[in-house]
Order: sequence, then C-alpha cells, then structure tokens
Amino acid sequence: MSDPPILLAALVVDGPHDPAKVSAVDRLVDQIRQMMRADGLRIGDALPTERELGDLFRASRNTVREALQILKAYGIVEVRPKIGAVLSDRHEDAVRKLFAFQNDISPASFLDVQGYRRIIEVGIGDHIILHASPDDLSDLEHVNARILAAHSVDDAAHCDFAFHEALVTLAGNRTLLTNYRLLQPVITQIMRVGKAARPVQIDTHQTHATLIAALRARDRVAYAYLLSRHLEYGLQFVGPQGSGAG
Amino acid sequence: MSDPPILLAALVVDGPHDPAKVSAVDRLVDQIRQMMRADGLRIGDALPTERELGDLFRASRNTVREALQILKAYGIVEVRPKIGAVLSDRHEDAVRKLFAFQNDISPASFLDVQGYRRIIEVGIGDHIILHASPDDLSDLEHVNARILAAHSVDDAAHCDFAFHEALVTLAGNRTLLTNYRLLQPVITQIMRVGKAARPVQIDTHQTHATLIAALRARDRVAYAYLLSRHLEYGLQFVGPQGSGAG
DNA sequence: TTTCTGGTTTGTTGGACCACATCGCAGGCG
DNA sequence: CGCCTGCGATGTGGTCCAACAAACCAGAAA
Repeated sequence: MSDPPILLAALVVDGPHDPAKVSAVDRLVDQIRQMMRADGLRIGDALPTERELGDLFRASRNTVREALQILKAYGIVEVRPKIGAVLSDRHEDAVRKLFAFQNDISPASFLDVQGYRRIIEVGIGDHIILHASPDDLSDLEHVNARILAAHSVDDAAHCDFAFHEALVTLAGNRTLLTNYRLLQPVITQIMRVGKAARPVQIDTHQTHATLIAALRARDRVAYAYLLSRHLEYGLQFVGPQGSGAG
Repeated sequence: MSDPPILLAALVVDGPHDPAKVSAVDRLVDQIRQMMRADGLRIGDALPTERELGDLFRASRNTVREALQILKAYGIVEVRPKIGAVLSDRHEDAVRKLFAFQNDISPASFLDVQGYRRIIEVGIGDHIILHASPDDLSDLEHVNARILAAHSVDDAAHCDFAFHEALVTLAGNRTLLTNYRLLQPVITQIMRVGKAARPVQIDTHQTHATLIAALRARDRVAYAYLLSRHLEYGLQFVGPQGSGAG
C-alpha cells in the first residue's frame, strides 16, 4: 500500500459492505444529504452554491455537479438556473417516473395490474366500511360526479382514477396510497383503453355509485363483488390475449 | 469587449428546434436512451466510452458523465471501472433505493407500514387458500426454517422478510410483489428493531408455522387473526409514540 | 427614478492527471 | 512445439482545474 488518498471518512452509507471503495461522487451525495438533515433544511431552502459545496467537502465543482445530478434524479433537489439548488418535494414524482421507466404496458401487465387493484381495493373494503364517515362517502360521490363532466377520454380516465384514488385514500394508510399512486400511469392507461372502445362515462359513474351504496350499506360482500366485476370489465378491451376466463 | 467565442459553432443538435431550452445533459440522457433502443442493446451490452459518446453527440465528457450519473441513478446502466457503462437490470433496485431515500423511519411510518402489510398480507389470504398447492406451502415452510439458523439480528430480519416475501409471492401477482419489495428496507428495519429488543427467532418461526397451518387448514379467519397479531407484535418496540389506537 | 456595470451563479466545454484493468507480446518452461 | 507467465503499452473511468457564456442580482451612476 503506498499512501492511498484518505478521502475523509465516508460516514455511514446504506451499503452493508462498502468499506472505503465508495466514489467521491457517492460520498458527496451522502454528505450533502447529511448536511440537509443536520442543518434542518426544509422544502424550498437553498443549498450552498456548487463552489461552496466543493470547498466544504473537498471536491471539485464537477464532482459536486455529478452529485447534484443524482440528487436531482432522485427528486430531492431542484436546480433552478442561476438561483441554485433548492430542496424539492418532487421526490414522489421522481419515484413515479422511475417506476414507469421500463413499464412496457402489455396485456399481461394489464391483467396483473388489475389483479393488484382487486387485491388492494377489495382488501380495504372492511376498513372503509368500519371507519368511513358519511362525509367521506359524500366526498367520494363528489369525486365520482366529476366523471360525468369529462369531455374527453383522457379526462374521463383521470376522473376515474381520481375516484379509485379517493377510495384508496379512505383506507387511511399513507404507504398504501403512495404505492397505489405509483401505478397511476399504468392504471390511467388501462382506463383510457377501456373508455376508448366506447365511451362509458355514465356506466362508470353508475358502477361507482353502486360501490358507494354498498359501502353505505356496510355490505362488504356486495362491495367486493361489484368491485371485482368492475375491474374485470375493462379487461375486455385490452387485447386479444385478454380473452378467456374473465 | 469580450473576445469572440472560441468554439460554440453552430453544431446545434438534432431535428426540430428545442424551444424548451432543455439542458444538454437531459438531451444527452434522451439521446443515449434512444441509442440503446435503436441499437437494440440488451442487458450486459456495453455503451461506447464516455469520450466516444461525447464525440457522437457533440458534448464534452463532463456533460456525458453527468448524463451517465442520471442513467446510473435510474439503474439502467452500471458503470464498471475500466469496462465502461453497460446496460443494467438494476432498475428495480434503483426504484427501491429511491423509494427508501427519504424514508427516515419514524414510529409513525412504522405503524403505517405495518398497516400496509396487514392490508396486503391479509388480503391475499383468500387467494392463497384457494390456489396454493401443498408444494407451495412446503416451500413456505422451507423458507421459514431458515430463520432458525440465523446467527444475527440482521440475518434473522432478512429471513423474516424472506418468509413474508414468499407469502406475497404466493398471491401470484407481479405488481403486488414489486410494490411489496419496494418496502423491503423499511420492513427489514422494523424487523431488526423488533428482534433487537430480544431475540425471538423461535417465536417468529413458531408464529409463521401457525400461519402456514392456518393456510393448510384453509382457515381464512385464523390466518387473518394470526397475521394481524403477528404484525402488531413488532410495534411494541418501535418507540414511545407507538402507543394509542392501533 | 432608470440605466449601466460589475460580480456571482449555473451550464458547458476542453484539457489534464492518476490509478488501474485489459491486451498483446516477449520470453521462459514443460 | 506449445503453453504459461510476466510486463509494459494502451485505454478507461474518476477526479480536478480553468475558462467561457448566459442569466441574474446588487449597487453605483446619471
């Protein structure tokens, strides 16, 4: 061993077995994150300038910039030209974007996603029936009403998603909601396809209304049945191999 | 007055004008991705070198590197020292890492995540009971057995997660499994905390065994009850504010 | 007040150096 | 003769520096 560059201690990293082989860029990413936390920075607060960061952490501006690109890709920092890097709340958007990065939407994934939705949306039925207030259900109806005013397939698909999103919201679980939202692009696409075959805003609205009615009646069996049928309905249009057992 | 710009020739980029003033780095990210697709590159194939990319797309190497950092953050390329950037299938890992990026795990998220798990793992009970083969359940037992051989809290936590992951796998839904895996860091951390309080490998193994037994008996009520109690168990250790309504 | 000027910041470029992985060649050995 | 080994040459990524352009901000000047 000659004399390796000491490089400061790379404080704790997520890697379980990363002794010191971490690159300067990765080290910077961690250091900047720690600085955010240590200084208690909040959304909208600005980071030091690139030069200052480089000076602080003994790194060149290029290295700082590469680290900032990673932070930017992660959506926790937003670099505004000539203003600087500010803490961002685009993290979830970044996750969503990244999540949809490779999703070639095939009929198979259509089926799979609808299956996922059935598990989720049926599974939360009990909780909604037990805990949702009449106001909650009224809100649901309000969201449902918007689909009647949709003036395009795209619009209708978004309203449709908004209804189901509101449904999932009533489960009162942030993790679940976050995960469900991750699939927004795929789900909305499914809805678009279904509605493109023939415009069915009124049908959709009506089905949603019966779902709400089942929740009001605290009828979990009816809710599960209606929801399953509702989700299977769209599968008719997804493609040739969507046929077979519904 | 300043001297005329030295380089900065026309050399403007591809196709239609970009009124959006997209940065060179973002442009490069797109161009590299297009190149991947156009050349039909597959996992493991190598990209041109950074210098060649810069030459190809009329960008400096630093710019290329910033673009590669983004691609790397997205998990679609992996830069191996002295080899170059190769197409990677680490995309899901990248999503997972990104997902856990801001999750400074608080007792609140502990509760939330356990609630999410309850919804999911209880919700798939019916499907497992209806569709799981005896071999599936034997596999589950096999996975469960590994926890007895765990020699550290960390190891036990991973085995514990592996069991629940196997459980979710039996639901036969890829989307659900992907989303569940997204939470692996958080879930494993929860398990670590729970097992750090006191080593309970045998208890965990036993509880898992009763779960399997309930599945074998096709007793969905018992399954749901045992699972809920199992998930609530770990919450005792998460922190003082874990109290209150479950 | 408005305008201009200088300083600062990011975006981008070109170039430089280092450590090291890989390749190819020469030479030794079975 | 053929195979293996050792060793540079080459090229790669990792990092850094210096510089310029464009845009912005603050303050002096008119």
